[in-house]
Amino acid sequence: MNSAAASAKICAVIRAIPVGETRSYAAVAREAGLPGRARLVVWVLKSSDGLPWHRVLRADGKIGFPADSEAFQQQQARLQREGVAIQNGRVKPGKAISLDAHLWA
DNA sequence: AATATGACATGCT
DNA sequence: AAGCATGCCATAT
Repeated sequence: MNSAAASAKICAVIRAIPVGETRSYAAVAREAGLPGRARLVVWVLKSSDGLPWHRVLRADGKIGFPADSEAFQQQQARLQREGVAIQNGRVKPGKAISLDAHLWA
């Protein structure tokens, strides 16, 4: 799988994340059919724009940016605005990546 | 071509 | 729970 197609897939998956939901980088990669390419997801988020990048968090529910970063606060604000409860830079435990958990249940 | 870097993940200590 | 080590993949130097 070349990176171009992978990027397109990942892009699509990210765009498909419903409002109020969050996904881990690995979950996105997996949904795109690219298991283990979490870092590629990161690359896509950085390079491509117009995506709901704020809905993508780390596997532990924490935001990927440093806590003092502006992007961090942006993301946090956006998520809260969309109905996602963030505490201390991370979504509430057990609610993180909800759809993913539901998917594997 | 080789090494370093990054919005990561997982396992072990 | 927190930190360290290893695996991963694409880019930049």
